[in-house]
Amino acid sequence: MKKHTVESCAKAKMAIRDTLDIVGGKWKLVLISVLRSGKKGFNELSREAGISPRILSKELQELEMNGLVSRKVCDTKPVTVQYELTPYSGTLSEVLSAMEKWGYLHRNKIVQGIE
Amino acid sequence: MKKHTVESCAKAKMAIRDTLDIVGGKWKLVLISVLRSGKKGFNELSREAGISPRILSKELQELEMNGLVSRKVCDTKPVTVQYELTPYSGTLSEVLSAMEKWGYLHRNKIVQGIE
DNA sequence: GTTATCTGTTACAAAAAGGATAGTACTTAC
DNA sequence: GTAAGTACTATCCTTTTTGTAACAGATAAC
Repeated sequence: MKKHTVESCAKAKMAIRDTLDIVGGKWKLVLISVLRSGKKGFNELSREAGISPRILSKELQELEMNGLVSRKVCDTKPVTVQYELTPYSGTLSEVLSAMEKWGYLHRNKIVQGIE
Repeated sequence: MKKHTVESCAKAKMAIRDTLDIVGGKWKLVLISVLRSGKKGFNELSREAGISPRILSKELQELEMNGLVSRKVCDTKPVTVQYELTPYSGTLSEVLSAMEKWGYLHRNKIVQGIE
């Protein structure tokens, strides 16, 4: 277990805010989670994540800007674009798996509370 | 490493959304992080987190509703209230530490990119 | 009684986020 | 040339979130 002093707490606060600045919001982590099953096209992502094109476009730009997702234009019949996780995005895997685990845990807690 | 099939991905997506529903947003995780250094009063929290009373009140209610924070009214001269993390909030420690770690990591990456 | 502290709430405003719908540009298929 | 598929963008609007400022109730100090 870690000690929680006033100073370490201020640092922790800042670090958490930094993280939220990059992957906070409704979609970023969901998109990354979806992309973990492999590279995907724009419409494909839109369908799988259930996100409108406008928002998707904005979110992908931000993710790309922060080096978490790469965008590759393919020279196909109708031009397609492949979005893919970057190696750097792998540094988020602990965050993702912790949140997934907690999501399961909490849902189970809620469900059991109802039954 | 975990496999990422289409089905496991849908589950993961849902779990992450569940988590975001509870601790998403600008303040929840920051408040929990601040409270890790011990129980605190309302104004104290407001100052330390840099959050206005209106928002703080709302956030604390939601955290309490979800069993992450407990509220105890103390019979002091001016009535004071102690907010404290519940044992259940401990289940979030992995999420918190993962996000803290990533915040540090990413900040270092950015800083080095500038220098 | 005025001021101060603590815990909030209320009213108002501003900003950010998100969503719906349609349209652009390009190409292929019919 | 019409439709369909890809990848967006533009416009408009609603909802959510956040912030500011002031105020209220209770108690104590001066």
